[in-house]
Amino acid sequence: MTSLSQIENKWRKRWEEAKIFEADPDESKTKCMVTFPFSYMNGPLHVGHGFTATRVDVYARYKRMQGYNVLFPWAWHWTGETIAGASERVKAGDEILIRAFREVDGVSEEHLKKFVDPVYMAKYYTDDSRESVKRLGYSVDWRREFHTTSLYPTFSKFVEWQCERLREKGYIIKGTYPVVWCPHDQSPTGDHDRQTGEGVIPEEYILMKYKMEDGTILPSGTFRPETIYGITNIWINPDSDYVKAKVNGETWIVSKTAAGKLAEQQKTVEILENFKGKEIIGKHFTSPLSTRKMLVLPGWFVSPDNATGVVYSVPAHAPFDFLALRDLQNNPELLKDFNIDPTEVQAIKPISLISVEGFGECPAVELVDQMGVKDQHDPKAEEATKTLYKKEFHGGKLKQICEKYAGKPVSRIKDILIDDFKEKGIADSMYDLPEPVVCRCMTPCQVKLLKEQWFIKYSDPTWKQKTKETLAQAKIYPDSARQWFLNIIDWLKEWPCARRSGLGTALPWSPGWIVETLTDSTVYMAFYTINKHLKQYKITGEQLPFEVFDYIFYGKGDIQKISETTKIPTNQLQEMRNEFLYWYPVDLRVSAKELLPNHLTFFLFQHTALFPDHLPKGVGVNGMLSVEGKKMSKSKGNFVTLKTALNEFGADATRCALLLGGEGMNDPDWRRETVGDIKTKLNGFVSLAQNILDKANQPDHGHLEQWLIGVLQERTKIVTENLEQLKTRTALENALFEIWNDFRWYIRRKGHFKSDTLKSALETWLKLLSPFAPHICEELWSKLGHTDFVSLAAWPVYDETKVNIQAEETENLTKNVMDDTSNILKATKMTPKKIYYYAAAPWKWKVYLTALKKSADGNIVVGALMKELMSNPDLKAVAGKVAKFAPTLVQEINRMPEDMKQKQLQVAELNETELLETSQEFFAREFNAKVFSFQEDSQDIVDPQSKAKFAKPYRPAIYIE
RNA sequence: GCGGGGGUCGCCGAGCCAGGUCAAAGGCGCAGGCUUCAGGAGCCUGUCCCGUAGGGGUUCGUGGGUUCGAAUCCCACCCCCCGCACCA
Repeated sequence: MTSLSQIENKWRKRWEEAKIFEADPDESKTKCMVTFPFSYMNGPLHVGHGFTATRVDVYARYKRMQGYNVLFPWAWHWTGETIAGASERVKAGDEILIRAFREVDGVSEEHLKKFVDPVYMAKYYTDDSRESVKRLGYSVDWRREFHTTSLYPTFSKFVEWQCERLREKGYIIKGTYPVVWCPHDQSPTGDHDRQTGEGVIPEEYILMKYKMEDGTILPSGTFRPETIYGITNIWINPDSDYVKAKVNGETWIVSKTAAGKLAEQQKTVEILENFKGKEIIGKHFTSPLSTRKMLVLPGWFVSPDNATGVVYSVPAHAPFDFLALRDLQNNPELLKDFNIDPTEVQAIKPISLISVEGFGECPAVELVDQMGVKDQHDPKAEEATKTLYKKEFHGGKLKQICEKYAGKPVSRIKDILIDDFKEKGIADSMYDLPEPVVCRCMTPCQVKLLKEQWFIKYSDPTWKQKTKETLAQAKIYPDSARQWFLNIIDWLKEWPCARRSGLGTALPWSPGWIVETLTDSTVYMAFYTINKHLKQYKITGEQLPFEVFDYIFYGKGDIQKISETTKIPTNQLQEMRNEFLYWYPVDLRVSAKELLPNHLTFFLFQHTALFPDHLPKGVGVNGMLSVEGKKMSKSKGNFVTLKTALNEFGADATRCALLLGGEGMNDPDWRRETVGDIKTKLNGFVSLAQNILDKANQPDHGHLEQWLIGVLQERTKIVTENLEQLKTRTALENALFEIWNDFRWYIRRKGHFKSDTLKSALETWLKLLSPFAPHICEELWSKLGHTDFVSLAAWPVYDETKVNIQAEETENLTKNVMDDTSNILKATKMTPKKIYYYAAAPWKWKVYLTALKKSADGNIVVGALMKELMSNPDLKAVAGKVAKFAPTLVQEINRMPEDMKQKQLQVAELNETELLETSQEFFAREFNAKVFSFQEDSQDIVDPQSKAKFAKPYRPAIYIE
């Protein structure tokens, strides 16, 4: 007996030999290009990759069977710093990492030694993963395979072309950008590289330049620059270290730590003097917007590590400022050390500048009272600050005192105001971290302004708008992800698209920069269309100047000239152009939802910019696969590679288990035990099919055969509709379990396997199941005597004429009668000797159908119904009975769903009597009892307990003894 | 905090948008039975509680509301997952 794994190997080999997944342009067929985002080769593919990729493959196989010319290409991502970093760590002897390679990925010592070379590592995992992809039976055209980075020169050229064209369109710009920076590593510290401070991002403080009498500037950091109109004083922490420094040519006083930060932010900083804060307390200064003299006061709450360590006070609108001021006014002795005249402090009054609904002159004062905040050390002070900030920002309007900004809402005027102030030279800005960040190397991080950084301008409003149009014309599976895309498109800002280190393609115009990983993975699907030729004709990277790509993708340029300069024959150029035009755009791209906010959205943006005539047609998003209920991770020990899964369960079981895990954006879960169960189930399917193959040889075309063929039509419809929506789980559930149940019922009713209708039904079943479990379907298909592949068989088409509602309703009735009978037996705990069934009398059917018809125009009312019934002379003859019977139907029918009514109306009067008679044998077999059936009002009725009168259409009466 | 997706009878999950076919599909697991027995598999029954006649009771994160009627609609709250940027 052949084992499942032998079967899988056999068919994989046959597919490969027959090259059935190699797709070339064919004008007679509609094309369909499906893609899976290439995965990063710093480790083996795992079952999470398998989940998404299997969905792609199922769709590909389904479409192929529908007669589409399907292209499913594959590639590998090597770009970035992670592989290089891992390689470094192997070199450094990182035990944790090495153990993960050894134990989780199953890398042998011999290979592991060579992992000090990042390229070796990438190649190793690529080979390893390719094996898994093939074993899973994915219907990939391998002729188009490649990997990224400069190590694949033709692809590298493509990326250069992509960047160059983006830059021409003005979508790549140079700029400076604040990053969280580790001074030790001399590199940006991303979230995952942090010891503490995850999620912390640099915030921009506006520095308002207040002037002391000697011209020295006190740059005071704030998020609320409009409050400059309400300043009353400045706070300095008397005990902290401050410096006087030349900053960009001006003399500033800032905290000592702030001086260090400013130096990293594109400012020249030269320290002139060190001193404690108390030395400048008591001095006077002026606001650049007025001549009023104000005091520098002691504020112990001021942190020298936050922005400049210089804080200006707006007691009318900032609870902390009000509290600190009140403390000083109430405790004049605090001022003793500073040589300040207490009366001058007493005279300070809050200055109101924002009006906000629900508050009077000084919201901060009122709120502090309302909330009962005691002093500046009260934790409620922080809460009050936040509350007021929100209220004033969203609902506040500037008052008369704010001069030309008066009357404007705070939320709308803020950015304008900042620009104005900066332009006038009275404001500057700096970045700082709202919370401390410490790098993995234990070094505290700070903000650095990176200059000469290259960005993709995803912030561009026109580009955003066009990308939204791209999104609008694309199908999104599930459609609920659409809103998320829209939000991300709005939210996206400039994206740094080049890095200094790692593997990748050099930025063509700026040596020393390498194209970043999320940038070389946005439009590469276009490269699939031509890579077949590049390989076949051994075209090198040198032969691919930008003009070649311009010709292939845009049809631009003179083909003769290009051919001359590149030595690529014109026919080859022409072929590539045709191939691109044939396959593009991408019809479907699927990824897990974690990639939606970056990769998938970039994919839409860049196609919008570079391939506006070939916009993506479909994007699928699915959940994240967890393992045994937890997020998969190497360190948690629940990392399952595809190789492991394949070794244990084989391809078909792995595929089915993954798909049955979930669909939509729900997160499926991989449980070893469940996968095993599914493998068992598939074995069961094979033996059931084998049974049919062995026994189903007699022609038989009765009522039950019509029923089976009919329900298979419905299953076909459901599976097809769901696959169309990429609802792979529901589709598989129907293709496997529901159809199985149909077969079960049929075989049960027949009591044997002999009918050859089973064989033709099995044929349909195999087709519907083959996208999911292609190997076993292929095997059984051949056992049915086919010499072709089920993978290429024509997908079943729903045929309405084969649907037999009469047969369906009959079988439904049979099931109902059975259920009712068992229910009675269960309740009475009796063992039946004789069972009597009584079909409803013809006049009841008339009443029932009349009521049903009437309910088509809305709910029926008893009175109206009766009236109509009595107009029928037949019914009028039994008026008494009708009057009793009809009302019992009203509620039942009113609640019936529309499609059920429709079906029953279509069937009209079901011949229950005949059905019960022909099924007597079946019921007798099922219940192991003698079965009799009668019509309610027949002459020879045997009805010992007078049960017959309870009969209703679709609900025969029952008596059991 | 913001944005997206969720919370259903042991487990996985359908149903919810368009309220009554809903004690709520299907699968798995479990229990009993039948077949078979080389192993596996197949088939049937049961699986919230009660019930000697096809019935009744209590359920769909929590608390309210709308309705003749709510798993489904509205409001509030709680919990889980994903993303929040120089990182693949």
